[in-house]
Amino acid sequence: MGRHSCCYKQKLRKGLWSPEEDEKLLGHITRYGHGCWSSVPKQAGLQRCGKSCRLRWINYLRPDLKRGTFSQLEENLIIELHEVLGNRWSQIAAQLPGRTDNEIKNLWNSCLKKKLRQRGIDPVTHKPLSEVEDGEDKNPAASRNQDKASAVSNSELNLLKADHSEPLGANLREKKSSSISPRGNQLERESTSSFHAMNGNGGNNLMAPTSNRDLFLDRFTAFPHEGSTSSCQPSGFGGHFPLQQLNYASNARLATNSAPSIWLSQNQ
DNA sequence: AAGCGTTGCAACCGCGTGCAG
DNA sequence: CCTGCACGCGGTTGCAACGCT
Repeated sequence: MGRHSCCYKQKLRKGLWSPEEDEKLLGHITRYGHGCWSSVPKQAGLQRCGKSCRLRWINYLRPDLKRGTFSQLEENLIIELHEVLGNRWSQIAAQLPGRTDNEIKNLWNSCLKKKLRQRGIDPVTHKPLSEVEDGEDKNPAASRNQDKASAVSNSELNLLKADHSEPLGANLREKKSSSISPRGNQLERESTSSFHAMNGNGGNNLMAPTSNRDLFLDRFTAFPHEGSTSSCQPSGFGGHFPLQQLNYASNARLATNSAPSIWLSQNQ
């Protein structure tokens, strides 16, 4: 492993950020904004590359970050969005105010994947594991996911909007000792999910080449979601996914034996 | 108490994309 | 059109904390 290409010339620090570095970066961006990231470290007096500064800001220092454990509602939403979007973490993060793509990705890899498997759901296809094992997905281009678009309900998003009102950017350095460790009791999380018995039957959402899903994705990605990690602006919810617009895809698919329903029932 | 395996988070890496020159 | 730069994204790694024996 080498340094970033942008770091070859100087001897730049790597690894964990010290509180002093955090302070410098936070102070600089608070005062001047980040502007061009490559010039931030110099201006802020940091021995880091711009890329590293950007990442630190986005994933840790941004004042609009929520931090803390993911609520059941958020987890449900991530699962649903993943079913639709696959590993497009930044787009998933755009629907979860105050959460970063990195955070969501970590949650998925460390926690949600496991949960789904325990519930007999393949985390890649979101189909029942038995089905995936049996057929090894005989129908990879299945368009069953075509209407997953409507799987994420507005009510869920609205709940999240409300959820976003919790204090942001609590003392960052307390993080390790305080809150977000998923080793903590997820059981005590609220179970107020608005999870709905829908979602069809999983479907190989990741592979379907030309389907309504693509149409959905096109639409999805066309929306300017300022919640994306690229923004240093505090994110409101204005740019989040207007899911109601996706109902074009909804139809008889709302079968009840869907993976998410299984997930929900076991979760309760 | 110590050792060791596991878990989860923070950060890094490399690639793709967009854009200005 | 080509090139170089900056940014954004997803995958992966490193390491500290935790849990078990």
